[in-house]
Amino acid sequence: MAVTQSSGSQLQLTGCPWHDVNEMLQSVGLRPTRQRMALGWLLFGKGARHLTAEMLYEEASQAKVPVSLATVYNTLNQLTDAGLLRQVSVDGTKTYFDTNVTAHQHFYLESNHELIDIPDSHVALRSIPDVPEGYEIARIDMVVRLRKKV
Amino acid sequence: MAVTQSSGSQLQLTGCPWHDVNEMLQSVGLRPTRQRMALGWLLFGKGARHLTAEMLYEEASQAKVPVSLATVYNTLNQLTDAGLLRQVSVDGTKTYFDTNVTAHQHFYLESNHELIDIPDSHVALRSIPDVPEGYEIARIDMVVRLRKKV
DNA sequence: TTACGTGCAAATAATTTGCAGTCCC
DNA sequence: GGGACTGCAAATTATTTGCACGTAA
Repeated sequence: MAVTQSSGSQLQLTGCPWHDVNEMLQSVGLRPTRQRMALGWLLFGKGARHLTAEMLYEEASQAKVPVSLATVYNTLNQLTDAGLLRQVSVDGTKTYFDTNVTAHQHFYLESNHELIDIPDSHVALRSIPDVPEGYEIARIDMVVRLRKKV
Repeated sequence: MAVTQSSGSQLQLTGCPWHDVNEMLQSVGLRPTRQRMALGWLLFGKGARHLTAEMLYEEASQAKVPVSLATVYNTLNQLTDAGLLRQVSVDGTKTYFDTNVTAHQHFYLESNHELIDIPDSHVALRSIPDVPEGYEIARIDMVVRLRKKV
């Protein structure tokens, strides 16, 4: 839903993961519960990431964080609604969540189902398409599908 | 899978729907059964279309064509594998099938979940992104998400 | 005839939801 | 203390599959 820039990304980050995630949650009106803190840590603690709910659940389990898959889904959706995450759908089945909410596009490696950010400058359009009467562009999603060269 | 141009689109079309669909099926090695003929007719009989399995099933039912939803799915997948259809995933849930298999991009009307072709020429990229070593571009999927202007 | 196709119902897969118990403010 | 949050299991939704029967070549 949220297309505007995340308010979360306008917070000052201190570099302290605990503090940052706490702020981030507060800023969008979510209580900093144990599982949300842990998930936030995993999500935002190490740079831009592309994760499915299943992957994050897996990570949390390995990190000994007690959290249910349902809560992972709920949390990801809440963060997405709050504009802290962006959903990327690439092949109909799995839904990826991207911690980078700024305008950017993706490579998709068909061989191993991996998403990679495309360096920014490279993907400007030559011309803006004519938008039908009464509509405006909410967002442009572009996925460059890559396959292994033979 | 199939990224190359459909062999089906290289057939000479006679304008006779029955003949054309028949040819199309034969050309990819599918038996022209009653339900495949009917579905092909619905799909290709009236220009470029964007349909979900459910929508096509609905149309078939209304056209009094006896066909099961499973067969609709199977047929759509077979035609996609054969390169006669292209899959477009736009919001993670529903999968659309596009009868236009040439390179082109889409508008997506968020308000009513409708897909529309973007007129060709408008969406060239200013520069090709640097593709990672060992990979090549299989396809570029672009969806321009539109919302109603306020 | 015989392999391919079809319908149905059951199986999956991904995700959401209802509800009783738990935790933050 | 009370509403927000969590976990679990059951419910949904979209799609696939197994298998007995039907049909095109």
